[in-house]
Amino acid sequence: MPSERIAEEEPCPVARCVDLVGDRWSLLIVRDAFDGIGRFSEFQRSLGVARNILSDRLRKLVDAGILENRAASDGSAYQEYVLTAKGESLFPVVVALRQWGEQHLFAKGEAHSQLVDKRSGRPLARMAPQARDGRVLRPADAEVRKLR
Amino acid sequence: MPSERIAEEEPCPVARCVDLVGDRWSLLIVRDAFDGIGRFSEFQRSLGVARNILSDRLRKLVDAGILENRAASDGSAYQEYVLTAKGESLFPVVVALRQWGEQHLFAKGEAHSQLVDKRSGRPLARMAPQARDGRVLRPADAEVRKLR
DNA sequence: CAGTATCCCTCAAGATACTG
DNA sequence: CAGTATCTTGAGGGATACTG
Repeated sequence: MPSERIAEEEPCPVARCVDLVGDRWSLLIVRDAFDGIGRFSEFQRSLGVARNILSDRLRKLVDAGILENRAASDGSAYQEYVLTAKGESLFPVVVALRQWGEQHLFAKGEAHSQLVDKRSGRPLARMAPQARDGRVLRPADAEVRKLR
Repeated sequence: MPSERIAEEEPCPVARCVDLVGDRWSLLIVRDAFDGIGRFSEFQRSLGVARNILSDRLRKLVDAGILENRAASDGSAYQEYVLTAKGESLFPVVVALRQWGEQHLFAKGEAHSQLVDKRSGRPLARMAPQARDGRVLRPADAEVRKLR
């Protein structure tokens, strides 16, 4: 009854997401992939996850079209996992999670890494979902009755 | 090895989020709360989750300061769960997940509910995380090396 | 190095009965 | 109605040994 059936029948996009990447590791693998990590052992060392689990998650992420298996960019005869376009479009999700975590899950003054703009060098701490017209989206603005 | 220790020691905001709401139900409960759901049995019917699990998740979300237990707004002598400010600030996360799911987890033409602007009545399908200057944020723009 | 194959175990989740 | 208590199951995850 797990993932596959739910994911196919579930009419709520949020629920499908949770079903797909809502486990302890998948999203952290994606985060690491954004971070430039691509090799099996790099993920393993970074996350401290068991190899069989990592193997399984990587396969599922590849099956889902989020990661892709390519020949390594360095000469190293091995493969590496890179984000597909679909995977890269998870960026807003990771950023949103990250910002919420920064604001609400750390004590005042407690250290966490920074997300900075590559060009300007300025921190991107204030990003927020905005509507196309540039207006910042807040709960009260939306028809939350339709959020599911 | 579980939640509490990890959440306290984990230096990555994303990881702390995953640890806190990265299970099958918590985020869907939050989604339902945005949706106006507040009563125990409403959550239960909406999600189809077992009562003991729902009870546990609601308590954890309250403990985390995401939900709050109030006297019901109708006269009904019972309580209801409402999002705190901290909980409401999860809105961007839910929206980001929702949009990614809409775009990548549904077949062309497959139905899913709409998120519409309450004022204009227009769909808010194009929301995207933007930097403060209004520029839409894309992976290449950010120092992804610092995403973790 | 990059996995696969096994074994094991805990805990999340479900089902059901019960209570104020 | 809004939970709690209890029992059971199975999947998720960890450890370790093995392989091309």
